[in-house]
Formats: sequence, C-alpha cells, structure tokens
Amino acid sequence: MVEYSEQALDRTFSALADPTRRAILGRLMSGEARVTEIAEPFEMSLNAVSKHVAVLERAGLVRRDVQGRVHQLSFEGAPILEAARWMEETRRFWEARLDALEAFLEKAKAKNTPPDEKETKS
Amino acid sequence: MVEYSEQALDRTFSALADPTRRAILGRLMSGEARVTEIAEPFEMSLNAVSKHVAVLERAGLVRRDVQGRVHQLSFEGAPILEAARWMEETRRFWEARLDALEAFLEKAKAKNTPPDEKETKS
DNA sequence: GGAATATTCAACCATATGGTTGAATATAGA
DNA sequence: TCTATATTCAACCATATGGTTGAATATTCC
Repeated sequence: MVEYSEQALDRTFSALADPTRRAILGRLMSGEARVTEIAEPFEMSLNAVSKHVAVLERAGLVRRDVQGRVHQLSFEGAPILEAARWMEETRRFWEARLDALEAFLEKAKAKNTPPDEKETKS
Repeated sequence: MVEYSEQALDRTFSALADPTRRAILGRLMSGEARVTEIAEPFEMSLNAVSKHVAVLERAGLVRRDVQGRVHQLSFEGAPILEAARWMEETRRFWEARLDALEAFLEKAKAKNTPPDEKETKS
C-alpha cells in the first residue's frame, strides 16, 4: 500500500465536496481566469467566490499568479492525481472482491439454482 | 462530458474528507464487520463512530445489514467508482493541457533559449 | 422475566463552513 | 492626484460537523 498524506486527502476531498468549487475547477480547466471572471456566472457575491478560491488554493488545486491588482488563477492537477490514486487503490480492492463474488455466483449458477440478479440502482 | 449527480458527488467527497471515515472504509474493505468491531481501534466513543458510519451509509459507501441487534456493515464501491470517474475526467483534461505545455516547452528548447525548468514541489 | 449486549436517539457543546455586507488595500488609468 | 477597478480582510450570522454523555430500544441469553 502506498502512503498518503491524510491531511492532503482531507483538504482535497473537502475542497471537491462543493458544487461551486467543482464548477470553478471546471471553468479553470479550460484556461486561466481572474477572480472576477470566475465569479461572474455565479449567483453569490464576489466575496463568497473569493473564499471558495481560497479553499481551492489551500488544497493546492488552484495556483494564484498575482500580476498587479489582477490575480490570475490556474488549475493545478497534482492533488487530484493523488486523491484519484487513493480512490483507484480503494476501488481496485473492491473490484477484486467483487470479481471474486461474481466468480462465485457464476459457479453457483453453473451448478444449479441461479442466485438473485444483481440489483440496479435508480 | 458525462453527467454527474452533483448531490451524489457532494456526499461522496465529503464522506471521504475525514480520516476516520477513510479508515473505516479501509477496515471494511478487508471484510464485513459490526459497528462495535469497527469502533474498537478508535480513540473516540462508540457513538461518534456510529455517526461516522451513518455518514458513510448516507453517501452509499457502506451497506448495513441488520441481523437482530447486530448491524453488519460492508463496503459499497459504486459511489467511489462514480467519483473516481469524475476525477479521471478532470485529470485527463488537465493532463492533456499539461502534455500540450510540455510539447511547447520541448519545441522551445529545441529552438534555442531553454525556458525555466519545471518546479518540483517539496 | 430479567440481565447483558448492540446499537441508535437526543441533547448539548465547540468549532468549521458558506454566505452576507462594509471597509481596506493596492494598482491602473485619466 | 483623483477615480475607478480588482481583490482581500473583518465582522457577523445561520447552519453543519464532529465530538461528548445519558437514555432509549431491541435483541439475545440464562
């Protein structure tokens, strides 16, 4: 198992746990932007957006490049990579177990009484 | 772009944004367990752990199977898969941009004035 | 039935979060 | 220099979060 910084994961996941912040990241992925530009499409105040940006910056997901009075923001992917790796590992573990289960079900089915179908989430 | 349920992503990411809850998931990945068993290694009260489990359950990351007074908990991977997909998409976008940047740097280097080296994070 | 066990519910507390408004700061431009 | 612009800082508010303790509930076992 790879080692992860718990604090970094905390910051990354909680930064991602807000739709406004995910939208900001989405916006930044298609290119740099200033705080005011970022804030424009949202219904909330500029200050609220500024705070969201600060959260993203603290999590390392956004880089701020101050040029005079303008703050250029850009997307920074490294923490996502880290968190995604954590999730991948988790998921792989789970899938391995799931594969084992499926194999078992398959064998059971081949034998005689077919078990219940897998549920489908709505 | 695939569509994601914002609320589901909210719940998944904020459920993952806590080290205790990630540890609980880790524990559950190696097999089912009851609430008391889960709580045992933690310093906090059983009630606190019970609440964490409830959060994970609400996010769909944990399934609860009540057998008499015992609640058997098991890991449920689907939401992780969903969130991981979101991150993968995000990451791919970013990597594409990064690749473009690297290509640009490479070309610039080949020409004449080598631009600054990429910084390495501590 | 009565005691022990597994778990949640309820109330409470401290702190964090997401929003607001108004003022402060710093830079750009006439 | 004066004004407009870009942004943060500070104070405040409502609600959410993560923890506690004590009581309630349901189940098992003697």
